[in-house]
Amino acid sequence: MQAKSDLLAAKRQDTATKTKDNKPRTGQRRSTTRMSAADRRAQILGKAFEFFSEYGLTAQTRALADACGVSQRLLYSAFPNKAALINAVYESDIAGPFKAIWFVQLRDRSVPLEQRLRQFYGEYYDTILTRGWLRLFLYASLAEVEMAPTYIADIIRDLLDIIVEEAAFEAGMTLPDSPELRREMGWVLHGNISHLAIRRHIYNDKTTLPVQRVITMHVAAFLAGVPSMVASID
Amino acid sequence: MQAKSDLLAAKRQDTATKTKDNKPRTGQRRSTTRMSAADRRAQILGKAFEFFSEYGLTAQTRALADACGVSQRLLYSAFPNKAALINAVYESDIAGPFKAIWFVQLRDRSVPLEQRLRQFYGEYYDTILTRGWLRLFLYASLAEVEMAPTYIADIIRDLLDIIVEEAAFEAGMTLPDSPELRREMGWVLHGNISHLAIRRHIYNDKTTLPVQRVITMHVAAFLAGVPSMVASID
DNA sequence: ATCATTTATCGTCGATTGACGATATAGATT
DNA sequence: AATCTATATCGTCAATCGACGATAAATGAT
Repeated sequence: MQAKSDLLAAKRQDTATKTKDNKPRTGQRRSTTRMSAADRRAQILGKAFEFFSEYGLTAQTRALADACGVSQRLLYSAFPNKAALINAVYESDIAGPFKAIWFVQLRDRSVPLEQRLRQFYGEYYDTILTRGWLRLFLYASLAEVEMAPTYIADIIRDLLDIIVEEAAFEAGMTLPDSPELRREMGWVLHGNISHLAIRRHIYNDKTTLPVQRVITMHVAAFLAGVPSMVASID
Repeated sequence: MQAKSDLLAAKRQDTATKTKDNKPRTGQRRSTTRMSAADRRAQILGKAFEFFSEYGLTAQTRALADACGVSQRLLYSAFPNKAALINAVYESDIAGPFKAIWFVQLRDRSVPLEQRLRQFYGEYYDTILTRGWLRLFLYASLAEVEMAPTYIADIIRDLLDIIVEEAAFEAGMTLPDSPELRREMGWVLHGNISHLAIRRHIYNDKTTLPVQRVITMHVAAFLAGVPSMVASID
């Protein structure tokens, strides 16, 4: 029951800004590659995602700068402040990677639904529900940075609606009128896959079962459960 | 996409340790109630749970001391350091509240399984999966304080085994030999209830559906899905 | 080559951090 | 009421924080 280094961290490794006898040295500068403003911004953004997802949104800008191999001051040439940097990370790395084509594929009734769902969640798990994505998402949610409500409202809402509609069609069932209730049914599958990812990546579950096999089981359980769900509602 | 105050926080409200002209005042002490060492320790422990679950494990000891109404120095009379305090919180507030009687009730075959599961998860959701519990659990997991693996290995493991065994008995099915596979089946229900709590408490989902109703749906879906899960495994 | 412009670092500021030595005082015991 | 001791607070330290003004140097245009 102890953190790996201290308690969280992301402390600097004390790079050579000081000499051995701990006196600041004068005049001597680190040699650096010069990049265009846009390139540097992109590089920092990429590192920032890895960095904040690993150490949390409270991690220090100095340590991020070290990870980028640039001075801390330079971060403030690319972004006005720390909060703006974090917002940029959300846009590009949280909401960004979701593929619109998934919506189309999920609705393609020429393919059996079970296969569509297995395919989708296999890709979703590998592409979106990565360790880094989840960590950043959770750090932000805990900090009450409104990442999760936005993501859910913008993207997951539509996803749930599609899944439930397809499942009801396949089962030949009539869905409840309430959109909330319908989406809650969709969460039976989506929530389980999400929680699987949380277990593996965040809780550090050591289960060796291949993910695709587990996903297959979840999809089967969901599809078999749809009629009972509808019945349990009344 | 912005935190409520700053980025996380738990900053001090600047209590009156300094006079208006910002000079430290001398000789004057805050009036306090004196408590026995054990009582004070217990009081700090209680506040520390609320406090760290709200602001994270990186929140400051000064702010915690303010919340307790004592000086920051006093925390270090009750606990040797911050990490020891956090460990004490885990023991008393994360692992502590799980009730051993739940295991007994879950195995009571004189009650229909569906009812046992609804009953158990209703109580589990209200007692364990609270906002505070979840927040602390997640903060700790993200900080790689080994809270989740310990909790899962010590408690949830047994819970999953019981649930799956009871479900298989009710369905008259033979379970797979692999313990990992059996537990993964149990996660289909347990993970969904856990994720429901994460959605409501952490992601701040505004769905108004009563929790007990949703739990009922999850239990129904799980029980209906058991045969398909077993079938999907081969 | 000279110079202008952009890209970079240095060095520092004021506010916080966890930790703890020095010291005051409430409350029990006598 | 004098004394003692456990229970408090004060005040400070060294290390970090986010932020930014001052300044150096790499690059491209002429």
